[in-house]
Amino acid sequence: MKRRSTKQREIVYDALMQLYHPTAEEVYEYLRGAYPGIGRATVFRNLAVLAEEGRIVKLFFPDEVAHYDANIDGHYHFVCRRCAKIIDLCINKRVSFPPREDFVVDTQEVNLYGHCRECCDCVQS
Amino acid sequence: MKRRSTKQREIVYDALMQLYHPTAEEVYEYLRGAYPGIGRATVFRNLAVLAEEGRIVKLFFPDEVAHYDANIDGHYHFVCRRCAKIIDLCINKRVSFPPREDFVVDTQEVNLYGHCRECCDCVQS
DNA sequence: CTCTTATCGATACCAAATCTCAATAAGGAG
DNA sequence: CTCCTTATTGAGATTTGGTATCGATAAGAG
Repeated sequence: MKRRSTKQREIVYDALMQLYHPTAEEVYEYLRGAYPGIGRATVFRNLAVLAEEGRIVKLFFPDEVAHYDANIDGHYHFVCRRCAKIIDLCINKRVSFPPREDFVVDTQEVNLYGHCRECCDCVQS
Repeated sequence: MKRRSTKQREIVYDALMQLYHPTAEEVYEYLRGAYPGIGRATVFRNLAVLAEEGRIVKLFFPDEVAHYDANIDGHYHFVCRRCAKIIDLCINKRVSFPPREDFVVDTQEVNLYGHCRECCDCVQS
């Protein structure tokens, strides 16, 4: 199934560049201002497509809602347990890590994604 | 509000020790076998309580469903994008990291949790 | 034992995300 | 350019993980 380039897809991508770790719902609300005709499903669908293509990143935090990030450079995230604020942590610059000035960390979480042996063997991709 | 020790809470905790990164629903299904009277909400509530108490850990991955882990020692997770399998990565033992024998990693994700400056200032905890 | 109230179980409810489907439009072929 | 295939869209229904409500139950302090 060959992918087509659509106006809606680029609109969604552009919106993501203007917002800071928004949820799909936030992207939808943001876009409804400039493009009242856009559909909810379209926003959700295109965020999924963009993430699949690697143009954006889908993030998961304890608030049970997916967030999206147009910044695909490797970087870490800090999440405040109380106000749910998400802060980017640049790992390229030499900052103290964790940078205790801005927040206090109680837990760290490291997840790796990829393909396990069984799935590598049966799917060549 | 002082917490009470209940049979159901310990049953939920014991179930978690028998299962590998289960979802709340899986814990519920597992327990219904041995305890047909147990309620769905009770399982969800107790998983939340146990996580809040730090006896278990709540995990978030791209499948949009919360998983729970009775292993609270610091360890990382690998998640297969295709079959959604979750594999524990022990960081205490000296394994090659990432251990390419078992899977191929395409993305790493690091999240820190805690309290931001504003929330530290207004809540003393 | 008595009393307070945290917890329980059933069920209603909520919200994020997906699915359905007829209408639209991207983009290759001619 | 026009024609044709079909990926994509938008509206709305549906699914589903999780939470709120509420009367009944039971933990545990006195």
